[in-house]
Amino acid sequence: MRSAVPDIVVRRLPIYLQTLCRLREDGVEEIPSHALAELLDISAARIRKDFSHFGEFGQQGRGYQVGKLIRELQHILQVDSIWPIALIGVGQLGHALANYDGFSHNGFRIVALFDSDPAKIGTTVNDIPIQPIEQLEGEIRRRQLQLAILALPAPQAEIIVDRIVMAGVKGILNYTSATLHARPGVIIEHINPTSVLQHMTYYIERTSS
Amino acid sequence: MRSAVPDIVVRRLPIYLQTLCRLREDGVEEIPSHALAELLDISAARIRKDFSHFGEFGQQGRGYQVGKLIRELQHILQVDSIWPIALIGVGQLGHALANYDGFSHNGFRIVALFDSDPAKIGTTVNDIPIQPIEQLEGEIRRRQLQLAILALPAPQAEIIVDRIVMAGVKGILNYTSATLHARPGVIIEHINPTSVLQHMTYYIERTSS
DNA sequence: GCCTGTGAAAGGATTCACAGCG
DNA sequence: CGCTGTGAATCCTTTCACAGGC
Repeated sequence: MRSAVPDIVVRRLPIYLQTLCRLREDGVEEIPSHALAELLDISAARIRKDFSHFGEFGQQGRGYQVGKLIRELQHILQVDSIWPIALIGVGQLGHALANYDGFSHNGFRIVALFDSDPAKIGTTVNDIPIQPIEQLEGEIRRRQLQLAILALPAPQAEIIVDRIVMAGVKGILNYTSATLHARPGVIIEHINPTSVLQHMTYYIERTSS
Repeated sequence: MRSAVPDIVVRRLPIYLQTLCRLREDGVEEIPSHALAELLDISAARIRKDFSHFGEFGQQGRGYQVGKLIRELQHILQVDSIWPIALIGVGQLGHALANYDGFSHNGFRIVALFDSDPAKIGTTVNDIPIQPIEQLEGEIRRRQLQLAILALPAPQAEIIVDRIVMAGVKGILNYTSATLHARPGVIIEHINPTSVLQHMTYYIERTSS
């Protein structure tokens, strides 16, 4: 990664941010590191050290102001304005993602849908029209989309990555089972329920069946 | 975690396993650590050291036999037979998961669906009937289900965790936005697209809105 | 020769523990 | 007094580099 801040720290920031947003909704205005630590099952020192990479956000004797810390984290993560996203592949998972309302309050909005099935073209999901896959590059360029979510069949994934990276996409969230290889300057992340389940079963003592 | 093997190593095993399965499908029978390393963008030494926690699976001068290594990893991860899973919450995401065919070849099968919406009870998804949430504990006990996937509204998640843990569930895959707190002997993992996207945007240079 | 498995070395991350501030 | 921010110490992970086997 291209920063002085360790990537493992950056990966924790979204957790902090989302937890703080929930606290704010509950009316919490101030919180010390040890209380946040307990909520998240990690150590208070880690939280303080994580934040210290970016500045001094707390106040001695009191803790952190929730609202201020949220704004700092949103700024650091660059989610203080909305990122428009292209969603490629509108099957069942794509439908669920297009309708997911967790994006909108966290800095993202799916603004364009693409699918290769002619029967779907022109229909809408969550008021967003599904466009033919042929229009992918044109639309990404026109709207300057930098993020894309892949929810299409795995065999098509690598080719689509080539196309969208050419068109300017810099971050790709991969829901397919394909292992995509990195391109310089492009971040690819994989969401894979099988891996998570297989990690869990390592620790579970089988009782039967 | 309760083992001598570092958890970070365990987390990589599913990636190795799934990659090896793909290689086997492509007809690859043998692979040296450096080739696997290149596919996965990690170092060959790490792969060898990871495997070395569990035994000696390779052969000098040749590498690893793909089929043998797959069986070893399946055994280590306990996915050499099928884990039945309860899926709780059959909205759009739940539908997508119930129909997802990536589970079946990797050690898992969703065998029971639950929802609190009376209109859905009795209908089936992928030939699995949706049952009322009241039957949750009974069905988990009867079928001795040890894994559950949560795909329901976040506010209900914590209560459901209590109930399914009481009924014997040992591993929970949490698709809700709720931060669930740990119970002794129960593994809870969170899949959260917002966190992944927010991690990506940290690294992307914004060119425009 | 090629490749694994592994001690030893290097590099990171987390925790400790406390100075210093409100 | 309570809490942050942080150097120092500890702990953990990765890489190096090579002995030994095929």
